[in-house]
Amino acid sequence: MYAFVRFLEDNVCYALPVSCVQDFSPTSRLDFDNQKVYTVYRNPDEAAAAAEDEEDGGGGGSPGDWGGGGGGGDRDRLLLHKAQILALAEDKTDLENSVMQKKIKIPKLSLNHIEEAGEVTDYGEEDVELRHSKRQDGRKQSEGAHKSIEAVVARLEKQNGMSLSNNSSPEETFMETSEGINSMDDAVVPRVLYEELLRSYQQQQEEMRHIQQELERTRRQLVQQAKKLKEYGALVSEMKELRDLNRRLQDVLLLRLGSGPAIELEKGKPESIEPEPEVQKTYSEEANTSTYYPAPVPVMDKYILENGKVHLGSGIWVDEEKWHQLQVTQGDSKYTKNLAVMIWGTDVLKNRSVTGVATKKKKDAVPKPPLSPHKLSIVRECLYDRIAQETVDETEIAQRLSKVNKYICEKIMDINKSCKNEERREAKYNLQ
DNA sequence: CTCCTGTACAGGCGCTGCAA
DNA sequence: TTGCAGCGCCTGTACAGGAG
Repeated sequence: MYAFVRFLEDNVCYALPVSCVQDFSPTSRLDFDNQKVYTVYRNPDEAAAAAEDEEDGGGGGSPGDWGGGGGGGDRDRLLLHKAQILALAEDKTDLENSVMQKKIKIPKLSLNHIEEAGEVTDYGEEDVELRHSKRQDGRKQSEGAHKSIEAVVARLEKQNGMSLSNNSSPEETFMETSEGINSMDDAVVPRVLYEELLRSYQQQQEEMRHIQQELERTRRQLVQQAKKLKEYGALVSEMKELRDLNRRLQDVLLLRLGSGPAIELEKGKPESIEPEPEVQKTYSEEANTSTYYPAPVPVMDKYILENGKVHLGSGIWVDEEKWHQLQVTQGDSKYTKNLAVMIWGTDVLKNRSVTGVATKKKKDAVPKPPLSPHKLSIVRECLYDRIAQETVDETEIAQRLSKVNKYICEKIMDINKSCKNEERREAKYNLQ
C-alpha cells in the first residue's frame, strides 16, 4: 500500500510506502485521516533501517549511523517529518497517476493536530510551493514572478494557518484569507501583497492571451502556406505537361515541314528540314553543321545521337564527345559560351554580333551581321533544359536565360580580344 | 520627358597553366 | 617559386528603343 503525503515543513508531496508512516497500518484506501498530522520518513530505506533498529533493540547504533554515536533515537528525530496523508492506493504508479490527473484538494488540518505537530507548522518564508513531484526534482526553486507569489501565499498561509491550494485564483485567495487578516487586525501588508499578486496574475493572463493570439495567427499562416504549396505543385506539373506538349508540337511541325521535300528528309539532311531565317542565308556561316546524316536514333530524352553526333534540334548537330564535355561544364556562362563555339565556331563568332546592332560607342560604326536567331533559340533551349534540371523556379530560369545574349556577346568580345593580342604579337615579331 | 532595359564595348581583376 | 599569357568574369560607359 502507498500513501500520497504532503510534508508540512516544505509542502512537497511524495508517494511513499505506508511503512514510511510511523504507527500507521491502513486496512483500506480510505483508512486514513486527511486532517491528521502523521510522522513520516522521507525515504523508505530510512524507514526500513529504523524498523531493523527497533528489532535489534533500538539504542547503540552502528558505525554507519548518522550523528556519530548518537544512537537510533536521535537519528529518528532527524529523519522523521510531519506530514499530511492526502490519498492511499495499492500501487505506487496508480497513486501517482491518479494524483497527477486529479487535482487533490488539500484539507485544512485540524487545530488539535497542528498543536500536536508543534513547530512543524512554521512554514518557510519563500519556498512553500505545493509540488506534485518525485523526490529527485522536487526541490527545484521557481523564480521571478512565481517566487513573489509563493512568498505572498506563504505569508498569508502562515498568518491565517490555512492550507491553500495552488489552483485557486488570487481573488479566491484574498477572499479566503481576508477574514483571517481582519481578525488579526493586520490588513496593510497583506493588501499590498494581494495587489502585487493580483497584478502578477493579470499580467500572466494577458501574456497567455497574447500567446494564444500568436498561436492562432501562426496556425492561419500555416494553412495559407499549405494552400500555396498545393497550388505551386499544380503549377509545376502543369508547366511540365506544357513543356512536353510543346516539344511534341515542335517535332510534329518539323516533320510536317520536312514532309514536302520527302527525298531530302529521307536523305536525312537536317538543315533542309527547317526554314532558316533570311539573315542566315545572307551570312551562311553554318558550314560546320550542314553535314548529311541518316535517320536519327533517339537517345538522351530529347537529344538524338547518331554517328558520333548529337542532334540539338532544328537540324543542328554537334560532336558527341564535345557535347558530353559540355554537360559537365560548371556555370551558365561557360556552358553558353562553349555551346556557342560548338555551334558557330570562333571564326564565325568573331565577325558577328548577337543581334546585328552596330556599336554605339563609335558614330560611324558598321554593324556586324547578327547570329542566326534560330540557332540562338537552340542555345536558349539547351540552357533551359540544363537549368530545368537544377530548379523548377520559373523566375530563376527566366532570369538565367535572359543572360544568354550577354554571355555570347562576351564570348565574341573575348575572341576579338585574343585575336587583337595575337595580331599585336605578330606585328611585334615582324618588327623584330 | 524620364526611366528602364538591352546591347556593344573597353578596361581591369583574379585564376590557371606553363615555362624559366 | 616566380613571372607571364590566356581566359573568364565583372564593372562601367555609351547609346538606342520602348513603356509610362
